[in-house]
Amino acid sequence: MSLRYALLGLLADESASGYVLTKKFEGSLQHYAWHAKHSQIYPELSKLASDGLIEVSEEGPRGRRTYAITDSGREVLRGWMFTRPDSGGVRNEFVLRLFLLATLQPTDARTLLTAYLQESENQLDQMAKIFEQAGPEWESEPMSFGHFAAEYGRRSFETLRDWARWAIGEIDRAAEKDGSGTRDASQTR
Amino acid sequence: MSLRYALLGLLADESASGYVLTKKFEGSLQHYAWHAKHSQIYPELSKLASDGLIEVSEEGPRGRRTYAITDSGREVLRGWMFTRPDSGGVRNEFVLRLFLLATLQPTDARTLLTAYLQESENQLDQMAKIFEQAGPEWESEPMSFGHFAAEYGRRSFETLRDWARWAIGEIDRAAEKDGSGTRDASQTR
DNA sequence: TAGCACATGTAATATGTTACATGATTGA
DNA sequence: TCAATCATGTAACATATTACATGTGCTA
Repeated sequence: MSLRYALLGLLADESASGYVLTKKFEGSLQHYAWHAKHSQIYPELSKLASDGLIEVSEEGPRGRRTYAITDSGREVLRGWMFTRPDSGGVRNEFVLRLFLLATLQPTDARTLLTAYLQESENQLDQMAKIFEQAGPEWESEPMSFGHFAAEYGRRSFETLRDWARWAIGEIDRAAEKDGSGTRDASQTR
Repeated sequence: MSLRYALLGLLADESASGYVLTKKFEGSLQHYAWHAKHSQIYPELSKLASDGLIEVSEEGPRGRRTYAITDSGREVLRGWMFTRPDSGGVRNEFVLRLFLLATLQPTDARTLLTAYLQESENQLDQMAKIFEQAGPEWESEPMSFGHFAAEYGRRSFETLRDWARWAIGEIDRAAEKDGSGTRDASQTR
């Protein structure tokens, strides 16, 4: 049911075609929030339109239909935003993997954590570029669409990076204590 | 497809019945990683068993079947852990809502952010209790199952709390600048 | 003019939710 | 003994993925 509100929310920010919305779901920011394929998006747009929450605002070449949110749609979106999110529905494969790290041998866990650390650093570099480009715009319009989300994303990656460093430290600390070959084996990687 | 590995991972930590696994998916830590209902869990356990990745290790009263992971299952789990997670599949309703905050009026956004701030502080209090209870155990066995996950959860809530404070500040800063009634209206809440 | 990106649609399959269904054990 | 919790199963429905399908407009 959230796909409906995800689409409504994106259209509340700016009008777009199904194609453009599909691209947004593939793009970097939407990566952390929601995801859908075009085969799901197009039928849902039809439903939203027949419910009067969005409407075709422009027809372009190649059969392109640009949708805009209606007043009624904006109201429905606002209503949903003020309902209590049911936090019971999280499904995050990456976090699942973090949970399951503890089922691995310490050397294996350390290898993976090192990869995650590297990955989070790469992502932070990427984010830095986004902030550099959008910075001036976000300075003048502080509540613009991407800004809040990007800042949340940046902080989340920092958290992941710091946590990975801490976890690696924990593994090394444990290895030092028991004095087995684990530490040496893991540190040669 | 991840449910399979979620179950395998939980069983790698300790043997459990379908009922116990269902409870784990409803529990606090699993809230942030994965979620499933018993109607999905029982059939998947049957499949895992017929694939030889888990086996019934004990039969108890009321038809209880406790499953244990097999060597083969442990291998499959490890293999999955080392595959690259496809980060394209995130679906997190809460983060979606954070994204869509910017579609609201500043006063509405501020109201919601204040609620999120409160919620994150409550969650951190809860986490503090978990750490208090499990602390001694985690001190002696640093890589135990819940520890890594709990620490990640704690840090994530801190990040949310700090981000919410920052976002509220941004809204207030914008309101001060334009000098309209927005600030007063929002600050009376 | 050929290849690529734009642009949409739908059918078959897989995954996940809600609702219906049944029965056993335990503790008040 | 009765209510709650333990314990599992499955059918109907909703949601999401993969694969198949078709055609347009731009640009090199």
